[in-house]
Amino acid sequence: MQPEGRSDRPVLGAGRHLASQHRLGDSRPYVRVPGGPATPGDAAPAPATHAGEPSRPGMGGKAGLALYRDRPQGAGGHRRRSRRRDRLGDPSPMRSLRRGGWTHCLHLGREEDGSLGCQRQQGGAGQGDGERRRGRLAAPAAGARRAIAGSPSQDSRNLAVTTMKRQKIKALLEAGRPQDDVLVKGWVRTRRGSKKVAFIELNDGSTLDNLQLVVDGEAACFAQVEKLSTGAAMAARGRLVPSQGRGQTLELQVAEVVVYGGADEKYPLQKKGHSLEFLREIAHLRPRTNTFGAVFRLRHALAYGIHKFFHERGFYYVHTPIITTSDCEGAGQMFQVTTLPLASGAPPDFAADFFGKPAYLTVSGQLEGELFALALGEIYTFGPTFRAENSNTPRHLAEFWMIEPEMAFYDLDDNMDLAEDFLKSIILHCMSECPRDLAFLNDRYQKDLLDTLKNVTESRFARITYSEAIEILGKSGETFEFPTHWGADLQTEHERYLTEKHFRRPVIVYNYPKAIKAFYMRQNDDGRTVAAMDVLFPRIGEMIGGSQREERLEVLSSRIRELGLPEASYQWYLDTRRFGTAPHSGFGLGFERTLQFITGMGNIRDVIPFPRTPGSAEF
RNA sequence: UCCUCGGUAGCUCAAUGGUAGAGCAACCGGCUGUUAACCGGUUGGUUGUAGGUUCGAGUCCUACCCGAGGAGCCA
Repeated sequence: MQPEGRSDRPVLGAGRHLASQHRLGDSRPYVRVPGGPATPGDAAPAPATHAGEPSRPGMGGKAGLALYRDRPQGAGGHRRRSRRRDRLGDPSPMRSLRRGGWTHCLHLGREEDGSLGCQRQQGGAGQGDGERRRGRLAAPAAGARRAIAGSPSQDSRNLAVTTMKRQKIKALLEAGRPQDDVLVKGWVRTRRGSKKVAFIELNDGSTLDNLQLVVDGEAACFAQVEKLSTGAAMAARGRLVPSQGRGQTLELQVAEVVVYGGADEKYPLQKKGHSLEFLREIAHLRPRTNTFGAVFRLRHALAYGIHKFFHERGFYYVHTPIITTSDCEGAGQMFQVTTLPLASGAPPDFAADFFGKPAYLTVSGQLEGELFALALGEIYTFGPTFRAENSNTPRHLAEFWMIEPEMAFYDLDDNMDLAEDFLKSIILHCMSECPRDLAFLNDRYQKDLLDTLKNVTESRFARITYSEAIEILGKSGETFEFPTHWGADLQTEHERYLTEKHFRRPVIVYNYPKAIKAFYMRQNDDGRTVAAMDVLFPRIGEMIGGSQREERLEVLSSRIRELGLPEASYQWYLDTRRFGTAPHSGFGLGFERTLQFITGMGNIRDVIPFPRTPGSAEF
């Protein structure tokens, strides 16, 4: 990344993407922000970064004290917090650290040479001899030794390690019983020890917990182990036995070792805490930390729980388009997709563009979802969504994932019932699938996380009309920055008062003024409200927004005209109201925001693998 | 986009306008069924960038870049 290349770029990162593609003669569609044309001068080459050579731009402390107040990371933070806790008489942080075994990183920094990969047999522990044949024990030829580090084929010629079935650490620890001959593969979190014995914490990603490997100083593979450092990938074979030490129930007495790839002193993850801001800069390596391992296992559990919920209720998963030519989605500023040349200076001729008209990345699959709901009955979408808004907050991404169920013959009450069942179900799914990860996040980031999740799943969500909400807020005695009055949208501070102070649980607000809601929402008989509903969560704010849809052709058409929307663009949508229209409802759920709530992570950029935000689309 | 705070060693942070330091990491050595292992030693800096004020700038001023928090937009 060339620093000077960053100075003149457009507000959003799309321009760089464009220009670099252009330079490569790539004719694939690219994306830009309407009204923000990029020029080739905006180009900056993609960072020459890969797993082996992490770039570390812009080093320097980024942490604010506020971060540490809630989520300690980093040695300094731990010390400060510990001191503070000592004053408060709470010694728990250090205890939880030890219990959690939270080795984010850990370093080991040795030059890797041929000897590191030299396959030797251990003779100390005595197990596995019967399986070892003399030929397989032979030392590799000198040439093979030099290439050993990246040469699994070498291993396959010499070790039983690669012929056995590998077992996952999660399965071994959950089984909880000793086994004679076990093969595990993973990454070294930390190594410690002496000349007499070495200990390795091995993590294979299957679970938060590490497996402790024990290598006796007399073992033949001890020399290999001595050179292992944090971050190295390895296989270990041996006997799983009850641990002699405290801190774990089982450990692996290692007989054989294969080192797949070392990690030298440049490996950025150290044996100390790192700030979330720093880890964001090395997003290609952060999944190797406890925190991000937990977050992304939970991300999977949440996605699976969502599919499971809908599948079990007979909903069909519909893949709505990512590229759209309807500029009528109305949910926000869109990224434009085009193959037109950028730097011509002439007004764009969209008739000559790839799709023959302006095209964009979708901001919502709802309208298309409605088409399928009015055919298959109950459907949902689950896919990426793009908003080209210059939002710089811990709750916004330019690329995020959204779930949008749409149901024929559901009224607003049905819709609210489904939303509540849905949220409780997917949270419960995560709690049952990832108890270890949630316990870790609870200890480390948000002490009341598990209580909060439990509270949500066990409480009945409050349901109030918008008018009632305004009344409650007016009587609250609170002084809000934005005074409330009927007709104004609820501000963040209002939502938080309702969920965190007044009700202390999730709140569904429904029947909003029609002026502040979208055109497709069903008008109520009072003439001034629509059948909209928002599910508000403590801390997060709006988790779900939905409505019963306007199914009456005349009402919908006149609303479109009233708002000055391009009626011609909606003909395919209006056809559903012309032919066999039916009452139907749906809602949208931000996947990352849900995950934020479940993990307790304060910043949405830490619950998506590679966050895209204004000015930032690395990796 | 607006407001506020910040950017000093690999990381986390110190440093009245006057010789840039510490802890951790790394490296060398020692010791230990260890577990954020421990003990001793060593190395490590264009103080975000560019200007300016000053005898002298990490510190003061201006612009820009980057990060965080709050707001708006929203999911």
